[in-house]
Parts: sequence; structure tokens; C-alpha cells
Amino acid sequence: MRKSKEATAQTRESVVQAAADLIRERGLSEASLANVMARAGLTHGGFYRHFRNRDQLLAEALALSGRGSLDLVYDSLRAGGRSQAVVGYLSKAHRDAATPTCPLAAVGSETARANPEARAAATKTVRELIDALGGEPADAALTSRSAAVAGVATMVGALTLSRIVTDPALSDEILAAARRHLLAG
Amino acid sequence: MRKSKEATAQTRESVVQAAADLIRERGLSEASLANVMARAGLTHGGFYRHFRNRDQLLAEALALSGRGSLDLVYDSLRAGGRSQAVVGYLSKAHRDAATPTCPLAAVGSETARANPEARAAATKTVRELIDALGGEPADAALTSRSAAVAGVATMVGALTLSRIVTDPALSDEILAAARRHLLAG
DNA sequence: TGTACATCAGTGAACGCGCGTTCACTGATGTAC
DNA sequence: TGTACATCAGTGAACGCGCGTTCACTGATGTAC
Repeated sequence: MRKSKEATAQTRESVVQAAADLIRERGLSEASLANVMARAGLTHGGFYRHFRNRDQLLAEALALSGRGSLDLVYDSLRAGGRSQAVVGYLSKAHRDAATPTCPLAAVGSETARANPEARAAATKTVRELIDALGGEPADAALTSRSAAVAGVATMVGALTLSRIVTDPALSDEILAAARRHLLAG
Repeated sequence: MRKSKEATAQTRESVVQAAADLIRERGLSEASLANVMARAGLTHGGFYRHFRNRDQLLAEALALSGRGSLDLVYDSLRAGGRSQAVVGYLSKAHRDAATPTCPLAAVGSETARANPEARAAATKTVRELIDALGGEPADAALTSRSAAVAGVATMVGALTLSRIVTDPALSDEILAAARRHLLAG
């Protein structure tokens, strides 16, 4: 059953991708090794050929999800600037996606209690989101840096709340209010 | 072992309170019946004398946490107006509390995937937070209503992100930026 | 008001199940000659 | 380049454990007379 080096690397990647998707769909606690491995088309026993333990997988999966979410933000920025990035992130399509894009909104509160490696991966995502939306490094104009930080908080918070709320009208209103607020400022 | 009516009601309340605290400390998935009942000083077998099932407990616990968080917000508002409520919510003390206050920030992303009763309880908390910070009902000045909605999103998002991030300086910066943003607007 | 019985809050054992992790085994790949 | 052997990716069974839920049992409370 031994696989070639490339096949082995591909397997590993597909496991991380399966975990990343499953986490954003159903949360950190539902991403069990059996669920993740099954989604990658494998049995759970082979997991430890690739990873030290489950914590390592969660950290790598959160890093991958963060990169995926940032890639979409960069695409929006390139195509239509900051406003398109905001509108895309705070869209009904993003809110309702079967597999959500942003791990900060999908599993933010769980990540706050996750292992340090997972939190470090999420921290990197937060930093890059701030830089992407602010366009400035930390030493540039303080006001716009702090506006970018608050803006990321508003985006993550609004998307999370819009998914919690059972009333569709209120959910839409939350997204619209956050968009209006971020595009006006 | 039968208890008086008052004692029975007291037991039930203490179980919901234990669940509410445990949920905000360790998340929805860690609030197992055994953990909750032990925290309330009981064995797990008696649970079903008081509740239909675990979902009902989670919904009631989220409702209780929401009321607790709102009570603190109302206290702040009465004592020092909107700015004191914002500063209190976005304080390092709230971020670092062993038992956090706000269920939306503590378990927001998990609540989005929880049972409908739990989500309905959280929805009520969101609505009341918006009304408390906006001060207006839905039919008043549209701008201030939408500012209140975006403000709640900023507060919940900033507190959540400040707890995810492993870098204390960035964590402080997130809280400070959100405070500045909400007090300036 | 006092007694006899029914109710039921809480205990602790048990159920079937899914969890993370380990391990003996398999057979194809990689390596040494 | 061809052969012989070592490596190791993936399988599937097994481990001890905690989960939500059920249940027979206990004894104090509530109720009927």
C-alpha cells in the first residue's frame, strides 16, 4: 500500500483541506478525525502517518482556511477595491454558503479557546486582513490603521451575528448596516 | 429524597446558571450534562426531572447569559451613558474574565450552528443590545438605528478577535481601535 | 390536627455510541547492489 | 538495467473514556381522609 512521495504529499494536503472545510461547515468540535479522514476518502487509522495529533491538524486547517479567505479578499481588492471586498465579505452569499469562507466568522469563538498553534494561525489571518483592508503598515497614519482594525472587527462581528439570528429580516439588516457603515467611513 | 417545590425550583435555576457559566467559560460542546450537573452540585441522573433534553438546557442557559450581559449594559448606561457601556464591554477586564459576560462574544460562532431555540434566545439578546445602544426603536431615525446595529457588530467582533489573537499588543490594539471608533462616531 | 399513602427529586448503574490514539498487518515504492 | 530487500502509506480492529439518555431505587414532601 505504500504511495509515491508526490501521492503522499497530495494525501496530506487533501486531509488538511477536508479538515479546513469541515471546520468551517460544522465547527471545530465536529471535525473529528473519523469525519475528516472519511471526507478525504481515507480510513482514520492512517492519520498519524501525516500528523503528530489532532491539534496539529486543526492549526494547519485554520491556517489554510485563513489563506483561502484572504485570497478571496485580495481578488476583490484587485477587482474593485476596498468597497468590493467589504460588499463581498458581507454578502448574503457569504453568509449562506454551505461551506463558509472566513474561519474567523465561522469558528471565531471556538478558536479563542483552541490550542496556541491554532490561535497563532488565526492571528496571522487577523493581521493580514487588517493590512489588506487598511492598506497601511502599523507605522503609517494611526487613524487609518485603527479604522482598519475596527473595520475587520465590524465585518467578522456582523457576519457572525447575521448567522446566529433566526429572523431573516434582522439578519439582512445586520449585513446592510455593517456595509453602509464601512463604506461611508 | 423528594424536595419541596421551592427547593426544586431553586435546583432547576442553579442548573441553568451552572450551564450558562460553563458555556461562556468553555464553549457549548464542553458543557456536557455531567459537567453542568457536577458544577451545580448534583449527579447527572437527575437532569431529566427538570429538562426535556440537553438542547432545552442550552437554550435556557443562553437566554440567562444574555439577560445577565444586558443587565450589565443597562447598569453602565444608567451610570455613564453609551460611552461607559462601550468602554465596559470592550475592556481588558471583560476580555480576560475567567467567566466572560457576553454569550455572543463567548460562543457566537457555535450559536450560529446551535438548535433553533438557542438561536432564538441569542436573537433576543442581539435585538435588545441594538435597542439599548441605539436608544431608538426600529421606526426612528434610520441612520442611528443602522449605526447601533453596526456598533453591536463591532463590539462583538472586536471582543471575539481580541480573545483569539495570541499577541497581547494586537489584542489590546483591537479593543482600543473599536472603542475609539465607537466613541468618535 | 394526625395518619396513611402517593408523588417525585435526586442517586448511581447501565445502554449504545463516537471519540483520539495505538498497533499488527498489507503490499507498493524506494534503495542498495 | 535488473534483482532483493527495506521502508512506510494506508487498513481495520482494538484500547479506555466520556457522551446523552434511561431506569430501578430511595426517602422526604405533598395530599386525602
